[in-house]
Amino acid sequence: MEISTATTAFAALAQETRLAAFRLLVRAGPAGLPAGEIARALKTAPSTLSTHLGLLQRAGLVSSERRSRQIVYRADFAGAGALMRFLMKDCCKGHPAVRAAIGGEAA
Amino acid sequence: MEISTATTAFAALAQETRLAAFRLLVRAGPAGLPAGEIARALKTAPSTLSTHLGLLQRAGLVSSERRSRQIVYRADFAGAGALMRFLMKDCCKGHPAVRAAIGGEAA
DNA sequence: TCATTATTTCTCGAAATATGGAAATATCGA
DNA sequence: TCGATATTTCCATATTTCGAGAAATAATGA
Repeated sequence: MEISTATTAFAALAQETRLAAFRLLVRAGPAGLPAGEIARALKTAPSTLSTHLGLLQRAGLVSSERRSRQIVYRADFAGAGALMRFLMKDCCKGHPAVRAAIGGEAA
Repeated sequence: MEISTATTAFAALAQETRLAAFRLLVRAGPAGLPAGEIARALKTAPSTLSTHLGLLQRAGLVSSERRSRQIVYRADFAGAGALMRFLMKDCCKGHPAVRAAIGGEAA
């Protein structure tokens, strides 16, 4: 993964509405949610949310599919996983205590 | 974790120099690295890097400790782990394939 | 106390980003 | 084709962030 790809993805998550949208889609699972439902859940203007979802999509964190009049968004779990692995690359070699801290206790 | 705490952390990682610095510290492990060495490795002006390290620290991703004239920075592995768990909270219930995509194969 | 080294804080113009209304586009049912 | 619904694109304004020079702060050794 290129570092610019990663910063783009982190920037996508660095905004409350977008982060909330992504987490909502993570909880929704593979079924996803239509844009309008996300906008209602987050109490955001449709145009604003559309901009945010587009940015998340270009960042490789969500995907979309038209389903009749609605456009259903889904979390891109592979993309999110690749991002986290990039962040922690070469971590913890010979430091089991560090690995424990990452997988760690409290949420 | 508060959502604003998470967006602050993601914003900290959403910039090439800061992301590179954090990843360098991840690779350095618990021993950490002094600010000047990081600046040299990343070919960045000390003042610029200091600003970046301060932001990473306020975001809970690195910690610092003065060691004589130098200030040694370390990755905060617990903080990074908490961030990743927050992002994926309530993910993948009953979807083992999704969990596999996150923990997944290629880096 | 003074000089040196290491790092941080201050500052500000340039560049990037956020927001939401209005208008455009796409889909559907009648 | 027309009207209604769902979403996106366009646009202007307001806000935030970036980078690095200059000055300030901290620690050391003579």
